[in-house]
Amino acid sequence: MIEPVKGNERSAKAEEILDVAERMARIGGYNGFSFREIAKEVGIKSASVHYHFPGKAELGVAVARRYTERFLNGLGAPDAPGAEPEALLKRYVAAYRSALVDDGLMCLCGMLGAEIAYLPEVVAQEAKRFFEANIAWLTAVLARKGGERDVRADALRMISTLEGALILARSLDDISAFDAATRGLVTG
Amino acid sequence: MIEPVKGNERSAKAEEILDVAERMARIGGYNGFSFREIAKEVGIKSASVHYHFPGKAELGVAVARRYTERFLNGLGAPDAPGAEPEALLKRYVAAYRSALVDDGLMCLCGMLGAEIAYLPEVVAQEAKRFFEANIAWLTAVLARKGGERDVRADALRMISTLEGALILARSLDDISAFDAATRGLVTG
DNA sequence: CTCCATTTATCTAACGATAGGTAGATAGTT
DNA sequence: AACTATCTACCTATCGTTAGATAAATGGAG
Repeated sequence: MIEPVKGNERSAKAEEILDVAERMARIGGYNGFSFREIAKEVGIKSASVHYHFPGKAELGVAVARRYTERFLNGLGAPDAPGAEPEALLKRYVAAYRSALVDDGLMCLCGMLGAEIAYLPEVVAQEAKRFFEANIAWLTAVLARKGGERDVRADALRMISTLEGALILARSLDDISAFDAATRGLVTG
Repeated sequence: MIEPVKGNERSAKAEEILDVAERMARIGGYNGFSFREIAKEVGIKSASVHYHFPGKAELGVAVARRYTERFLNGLGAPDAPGAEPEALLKRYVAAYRSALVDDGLMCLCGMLGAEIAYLPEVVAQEAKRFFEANIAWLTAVLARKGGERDVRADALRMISTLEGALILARSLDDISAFDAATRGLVTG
């Protein structure tokens, strides 16, 4: 095979599995994906999915970790010298909007967060880590803006509003509800 | 039997079933409750649950409808003459906080809203109706406050922030995160 | 008031489908 | 020879759902 060797990478098939599992989880939550359905979609048998990810909890953890990593990478460093704090915050809001408009899906960790009390602990921890990383990124950006605001409270409010706006807009089947709910989040 | 005749009421057993189903759904979503688990908890067999609610979708609809009705009743009329708009808004925030602190549970329709694309259509419609009713109530209250604000946008922002704050606080296992995220929602 | 039909609420028992998971065989690659 | 990635074939558990029996309560008719 012509597999370019690159450190501790995952195989192409494993990434495919994560792709499918992520999409299913962002529609139906932790019970919304199954080994059999994933297997059918990637063209292997369910037993072979267990080869790549031994159990459902491990698969859930892998999906959440990759999601968080990708999300943070998309944001960039909160103290990037070239980027204005306000531009970074706008990018943050746009990331959520992209989940809704481009993907047509919930935020994975918003979904997992809703059913947090139902999840295997290792998976719940990953959802928690997503939010903690988001808080850290936002507080770093907000701190650069200065002022005497409570940056942690502002960060929590932003995340809450964005996650809730995804739920609301999808429930109402109205993208403009997301925009209305999040209007003024950055500049206000 | 000494059943007090009272119009189109549900039987005590049916209410018990709804109680259990609601709690389970507020933990694990639509897949978080099953006829067998409900039956076990109320002390009957799963086939008997089907006597009260023919199918899972109908049970889901009944749970959501009762939840919405109870929620709105707890708020009172948005144009109640004795109640100040700001007091009503504070009551609205307190209703969400009570779900978190008193019940230790998600908002049922926030949960269903997250997995809206996964639900039977009749159930999805009930989740949508919950949010529409919330928007109507909030816009009515906000309109009384006057000013030249976009009351619908304000209503959407409030609901989004509250639903998201539930998810966030539960994920972080930190009630104070709810308070921080929702601080200034009313007076701000 | 008694008899009988109906309704109410439950049960047992099963159906087919799907869930997560495992053991062991099989090729192909290294 | 060992490793990688897949397979077949199966396990137990649970899912929503249904058929049909049962017992108790209810409500008119004679």
